[in-house]
Amino acid sequence: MRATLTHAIEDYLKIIYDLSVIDAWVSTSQIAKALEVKPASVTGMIQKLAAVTPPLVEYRKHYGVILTPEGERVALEIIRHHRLLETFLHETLGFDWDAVHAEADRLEHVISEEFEERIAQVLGDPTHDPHGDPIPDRDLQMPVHATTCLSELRVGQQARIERVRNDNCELLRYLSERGLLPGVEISILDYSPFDDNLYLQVQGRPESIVLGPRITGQIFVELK
Amino acid sequence: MRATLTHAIEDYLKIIYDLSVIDAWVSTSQIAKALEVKPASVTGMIQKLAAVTPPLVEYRKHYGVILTPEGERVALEIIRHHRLLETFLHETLGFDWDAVHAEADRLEHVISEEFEERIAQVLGDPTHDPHGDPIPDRDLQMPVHATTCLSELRVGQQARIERVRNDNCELLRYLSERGLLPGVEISILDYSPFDDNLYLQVQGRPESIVLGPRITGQIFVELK
DNA sequence: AAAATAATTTAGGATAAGCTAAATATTATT
DNA sequence: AATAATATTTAGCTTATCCTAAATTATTTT
Repeated sequence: MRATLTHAIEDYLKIIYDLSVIDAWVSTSQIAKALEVKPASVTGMIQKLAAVTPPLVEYRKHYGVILTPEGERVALEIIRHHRLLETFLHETLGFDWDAVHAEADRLEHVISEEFEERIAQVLGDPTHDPHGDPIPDRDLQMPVHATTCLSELRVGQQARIERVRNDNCELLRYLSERGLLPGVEISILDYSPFDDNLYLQVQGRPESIVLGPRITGQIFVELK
Repeated sequence: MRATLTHAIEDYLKIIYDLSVIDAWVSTSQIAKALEVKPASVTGMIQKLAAVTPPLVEYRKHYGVILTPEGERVALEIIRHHRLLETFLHETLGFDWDAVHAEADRLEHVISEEFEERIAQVLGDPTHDPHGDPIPDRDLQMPVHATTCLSELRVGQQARIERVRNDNCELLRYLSERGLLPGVEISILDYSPFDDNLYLQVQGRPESIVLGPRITGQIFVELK
C-alpha cells in the first residue's frame, strides 16, 4: 500500500534523519528515546515504514533502520517546514528564542506548500534558521530516478554510485582512496552472508574492496 | 473524565456553533452532512461530548444537541483562531481570498495562544475576517449575527455586502471574480420566482450576476 | 564459551474516530 | 390509526498509534 503521511510518520522520519548525522543506521532505542515512546512502539512503526510503497526506510531486524531516498525526501520536506517556521515565528512574529521550537513542531505537519513558499518569500529565502541550522532549499529534494543502496545488490550486478550519505570523514577518505566516488561504476564480486561483507570492484581498477554492512547501507547506487 | 480537546472534538463544536445560527438545537444529520461523516459516527461523538466533564453539549436522544456554555467557549476560541488566521493569511501572507479557508481549517487546531495573540497584534486586533465574518474578541464574547441575507431583498433594493458564510472555494472564487466581496455595494435587478434566481449588479460594474437560492441565503448584507 | 546484561521484537490490549448493517424511533401519508 | 418513509441509535469492525509483559537476540563480562 501507498503511504499516507500521518504526523506520526513524519515525526519518525524527521527524527531518523536527525539521528543519522552520526551513523546513517539508527537504532530502535535511539528513536524511542528521542520521540519519548517505548521501544516496542518504535519497532511497530519502523516495520510499517519499511513495508509501505515506496519504502521510507530500510529495516534490518535487531540492527536498525536507514532512510531510503524517498524517506529522506520526506524528512527534508518536514525539516524545511520546521526551520522556515522557526525563522518566521522569530523574525516576523517576534516569538522568543526558546518558544519557536515547540510551535514549529506542531505547525510543520500542517502547513501547505503555498504557506511554505509564502513565508520563504516574506523572509527572503533564508538559508539558515535562528539556531543557525541550514534550511534545505526548495528543490534540494532527492533526485527523481529510483536508487537502491549497495547492500541490496547481488553478486555479478553492476551499478553506478549515486551518492554517499554520511558525514564521517574517515569513511569518506577510505572510500575516495579506493576511487569509490559518485559517478563511478562498480560491480559486485562476492558477498559473505556470515559477516555481511560485500566484495566489489571499481571499473578499470584491479583491486577488490571489502565493505561492511554499516557502510553498504549508506551508499546509494543506480542499477545498470 | 475531563475532556482532551482533540481536533475532531474541536471540529464538532465549531460546526455545531455554526449550525446553531438558525436553531440552537442541531440534529445528528445536519452535523453529519456538514462534517462529511456518517450519522452513526456523529451519534458516537456527541454522546462523548455530552459525557465528558464538564459537558460540552447537552444531548437529547432522537432530537439533537445544544452547546453548553463550556462548549460554546471552546467553539468561539476555535472560531477566533480560524478567522484571525484567515485574515492573517490574506493580509500578511498574500493568500487569495478563496484559499484561506482550507489552510485555516488545519492551522486553527494547532496554533498556541501566543501565536493567536501575535497575529492579532500584527493585524491590529481586527474585528472582521476577509469574508466579513466577525472575529470573537479575546475574552470570547458572542459575536452578534444580526444581518439580513441576500435572499430577503426585493427588486430595486440596494445593500452593502457584509459577509459570505461559505467554505466552498469555487463559489468564493466565482464571487470574487465578479467583484462580489464584503464591503461592495449592490443593487437587486430582478428576481425569478420560478427558479428562485436573483439577478443583481455590483455598483460601478456593467454586468449583471445571477445567483441561485443556495447562495443567496449565505450572503449577508446591510441594507442601504 | 557460558552466564549475565542489554536491546529488540512479539503478542496482546487500549483508545480515538471513523465505517456498515441492523434495530428502533419519529414523522408524514394515506 | 396503520403504514411508509426518514432519522437516529446500537452493535460490531477497522485502522492508527500507543502501551505492557514476555520472549528472543545481541553484546559484554568473567
